[in-house]
Amino acid sequence: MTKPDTGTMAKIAEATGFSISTVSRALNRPELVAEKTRKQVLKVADDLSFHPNRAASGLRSGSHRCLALLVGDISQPWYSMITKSVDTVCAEHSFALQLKSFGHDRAKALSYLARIPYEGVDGIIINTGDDLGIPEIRAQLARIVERGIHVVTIGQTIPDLDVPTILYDDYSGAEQATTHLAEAWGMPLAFLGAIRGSIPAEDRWQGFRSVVRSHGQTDGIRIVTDGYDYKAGYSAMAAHLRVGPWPRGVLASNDQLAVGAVRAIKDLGGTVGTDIAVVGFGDLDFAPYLVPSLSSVSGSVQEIAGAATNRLISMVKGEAQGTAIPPITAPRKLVIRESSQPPASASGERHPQGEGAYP
Amino acid sequence: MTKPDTGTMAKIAEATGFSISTVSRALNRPELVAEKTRKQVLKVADDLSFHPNRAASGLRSGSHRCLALLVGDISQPWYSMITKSVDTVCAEHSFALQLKSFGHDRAKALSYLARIPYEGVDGIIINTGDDLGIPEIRAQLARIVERGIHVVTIGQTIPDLDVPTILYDDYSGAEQATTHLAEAWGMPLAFLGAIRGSIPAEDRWQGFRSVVRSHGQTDGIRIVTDGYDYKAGYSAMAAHLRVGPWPRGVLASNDQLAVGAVRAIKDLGGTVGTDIAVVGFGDLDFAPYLVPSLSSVSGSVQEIAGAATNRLISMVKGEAQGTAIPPITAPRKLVIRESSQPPASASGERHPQGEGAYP
DNA sequence: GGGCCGTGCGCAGTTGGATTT
DNA sequence: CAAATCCAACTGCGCACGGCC
Repeated sequence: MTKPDTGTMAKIAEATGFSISTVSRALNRPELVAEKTRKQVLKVADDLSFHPNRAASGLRSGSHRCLALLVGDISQPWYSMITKSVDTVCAEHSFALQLKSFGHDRAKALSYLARIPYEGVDGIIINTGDDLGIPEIRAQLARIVERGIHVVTIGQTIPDLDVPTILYDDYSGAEQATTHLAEAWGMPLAFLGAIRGSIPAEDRWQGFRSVVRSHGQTDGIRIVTDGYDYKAGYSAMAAHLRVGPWPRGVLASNDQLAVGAVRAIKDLGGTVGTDIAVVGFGDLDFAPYLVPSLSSVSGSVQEIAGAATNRLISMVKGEAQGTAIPPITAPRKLVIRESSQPPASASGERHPQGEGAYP
Repeated sequence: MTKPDTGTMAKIAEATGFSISTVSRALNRPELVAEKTRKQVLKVADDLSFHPNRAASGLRSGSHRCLALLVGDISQPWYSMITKSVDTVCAEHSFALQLKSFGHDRAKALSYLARIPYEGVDGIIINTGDDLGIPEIRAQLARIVERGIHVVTIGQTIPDLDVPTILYDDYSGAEQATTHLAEAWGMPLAFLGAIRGSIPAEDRWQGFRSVVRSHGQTDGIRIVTDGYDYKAGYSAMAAHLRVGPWPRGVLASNDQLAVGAVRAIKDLGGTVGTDIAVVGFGDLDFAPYLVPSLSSVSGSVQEIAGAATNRLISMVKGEAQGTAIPPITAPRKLVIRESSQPPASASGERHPQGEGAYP
């Protein structure tokens, strides 16, 4: 119950003696109002610490100055970093931000999407590894776009739906990491990632595989995890090490999996950075501080979150259309740290300390 | 621009032949409408996949079924976990959630709070370590409460403002951890935490100090960090180790600081778990998987986030008042892992593996 | 007769009281 | 009279129109 006298335009009108509509114009379209009245209105508005009621103004104008962000799981570091950047840009443009985290649960995602048209939201940013191409999701998204709500995706395009997208060049990132592992550590190499269904993980796998193939092996080992977190990395890696051939190096499709893998290797008698290498993806804040510090494929979160948010806001404001925009692709760059430091015997043309080491 | 024909009540009215108000009542207050008409309305509503427009319904009724969550920094694991739980509970009650992350920037927090009354939000959950007791914040909060917007805080009470609060028993948690360190590792002990201004950190420091004092030392070492992240923990710990006396054990006021400290100790020639112990606070997901696995003071995030959110929602619905409620306090429990495993020489009554170890 | 301002309606619902059966 | 329904006012704001000097 947002109770009383919330400093409305009516109050300003009463206080100044002007009509409500004049107050409205003074605030929104200053050029239509006499300089003098405008100043007067602005002063009273300030005294009453007036801000327009979003619900009311949105009802009439259609724009609520509010975006929604749909993420796979806000508790995962990657999504929380994206969220921070999105929130920052929103605040700069005085847009509010609604958060919807669906915990990689398709039903929950669908339920969120179904409600979007009635939530008073001008646009939505979608960021998840889960496949958005399945028919139910596509249908909901189409409905949303049709209702005039703008959509931007981060990390994957949506087939048959013309929506701006910001991508990482994960294929190249995986290539860099795999080349590094192949040259410094040799074969065989393993890829640790979630089951099919994660789009970026699939790109990373493809990049990994292409390099492994070019080094003679057919495919490389694919270790399938049941999820994206530390535990999943630990379990899958440990299970593999108990029965399968030990790889010389492991490329994990995110840093949490990498951390779990490092621990599993240690528990089963291996030493990461000495007899086996591990490289993660994402280069989370903790990577330089782990023991051993974690090599990882980095990429600017701010860059892609900022690009997505700015794009969406300009679409909402009508400054840009969403039609036929080629996806923006942000670069990935390998950061080598202790967990994959080339062993003394191998090629030694690299600096011993990769950039991004602790200060 | 939420464009066209968004399945409105008017459409349902037209389709069924009833008036708009009857449709409204059929949806919101079924007991006032004939069973038959209700079913008819519900059916058409379903066919049109109707959901009420939040902005419009909130305008008149005052309740927008939307909460706001204000957190210190969404990119920190603790806050992102809280956010996930809050989001989950909101979804269960079909409340929307607005996120405001102020990056521990007081000005940004104030700006967010100033806008709250106009954002179409029924209530707000505040969770931050930053001090909410300063006059500017208090004034804004008072204004918010006065406007009929409900407030719940997590982690600290607000002086002179009667607002429900959910707390952790951090004092006890720090006592448990410090007792463990004192008994198994001996003196001196150090506390690693941010400068004064963080309320929970202050509680933890007090709990730490009381135990250290009871063990004869005056106060224990306080190592002050410049922030809450890995880097801050690393820098402060390294700086201290270079000049100060080496403690036998370190209690960090969160897990990120602990991770940074562990790395700093290693870089300066120490071995955590052998000649120095480290205990963190929060028991983040990664704690069992680190090398060494990290001892930490745990606490259920779901419990406190759920309690806060449910409480706020019941207040919004008018089912509960916010007056004179004693703070709910959730327990803290120490989980001992490798980073503070008692050295072989010391007391050996504990199981070698603390609970919460990897599976 | 062109800046400046007020009137009235609409947005999509909610709600109290009047009206019907 | 009670149950079921409808009318009209109302929420805060934006915009098209028209009136006034």
